[in-house]
Amino acid sequence: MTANPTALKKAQNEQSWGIQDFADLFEVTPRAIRFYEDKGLLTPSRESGSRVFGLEEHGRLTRILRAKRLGFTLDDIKVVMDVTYGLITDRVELTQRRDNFEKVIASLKRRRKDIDILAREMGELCSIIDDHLEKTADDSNVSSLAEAYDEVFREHFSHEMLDDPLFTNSKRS
Amino acid sequence: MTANPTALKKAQNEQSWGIQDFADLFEVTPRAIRFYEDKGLLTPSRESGSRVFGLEEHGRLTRILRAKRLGFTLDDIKVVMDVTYGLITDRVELTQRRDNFEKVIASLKRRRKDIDILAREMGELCSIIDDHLEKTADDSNVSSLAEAYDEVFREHFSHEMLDDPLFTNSKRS
DNA sequence: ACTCAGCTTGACGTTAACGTCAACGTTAAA
DNA sequence: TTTAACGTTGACGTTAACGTCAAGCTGAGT
Repeated sequence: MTANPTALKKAQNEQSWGIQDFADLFEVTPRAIRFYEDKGLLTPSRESGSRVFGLEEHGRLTRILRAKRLGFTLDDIKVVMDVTYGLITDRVELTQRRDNFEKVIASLKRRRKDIDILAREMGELCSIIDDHLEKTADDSNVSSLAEAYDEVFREHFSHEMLDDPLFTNSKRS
Repeated sequence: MTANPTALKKAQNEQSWGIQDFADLFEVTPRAIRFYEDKGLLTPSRESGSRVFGLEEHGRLTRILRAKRLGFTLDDIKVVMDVTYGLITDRVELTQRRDNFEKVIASLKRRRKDIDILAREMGELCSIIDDHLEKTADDSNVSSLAEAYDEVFREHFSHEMLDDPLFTNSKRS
């Protein structure tokens, strides 16, 4: 046996894509992908000039797009990726970023509440619309939509105000 | 009793704010608030030229900012608000928008999964950082961070790939 | 009468995340 | 060899959501 312990699986048989296929895979444009590379978020290998994307880059782009969907900027994402891929060695910097990450995690949990509330509100809105569409199945415009909305959101409103610390601030002249 | 059935509570004693106080209340700038008004998302009353914001506008801005936090554009928000406040009367338009709202609700639920995954990943990242900071409490840089990350994300990776429909698409020449 | 705080309406500047060209190189098939 | 498909690097354009002035009104206090 020729000496080849812990052989790197960097072999040929790993999946890989050209930029167009890779872009199609995630429903983004090649331009966007090049842009992410410029920002240092992707580092595809090259074959005679052309970019070649493998599983590693697939994983990265998956995470990039997930974070983007949640409203993070590419700079935000880079702050995380640089740590993830070991580009940050300074202990102080590392500690600061970890603290930041914990704040992000906290804000993510708040975001979940936002989602719950918005999803519920939009569900109610759909119901109200359905009611309205049913009542006025012919073409008489008897019931004003505004009334129904008003009821629902008034109720809402008091809910929100109760646990809203803002509400003890300032009044007006 | 003077005739006054179902009296409107449009009275004086409702809370109200000037633009600066109102902005402070939500930690945004007066400019942003004027911008939202230009876009038709807020319609404060006026007192000798100056804007006056009441409970109604408070509720609206609450919802505007919540939607913004979730990545919706102001135009997106207006599409919902216009329905909510009865500005859309056309049945066809109304039906289309309701269908759209249901898609939004569905995508909100997908967003929750994004949050769960990202929060978990960032939690793991924090743990890894802590481990690293502990091991190298002096200043010897024995363990490479990259190794630890690699393990965690490789695992991840296979998880994701399993339920990823994308993964049966295209290969490469 | 003057000043000042707080508001108003333009109007132009800025940033992020690409879109959209133009001009050019490379490989494989006809 | 020519063409076609696919890639490359600039470089400039675009949109959303404001920021940042400038110039002017307005009502309360001195």
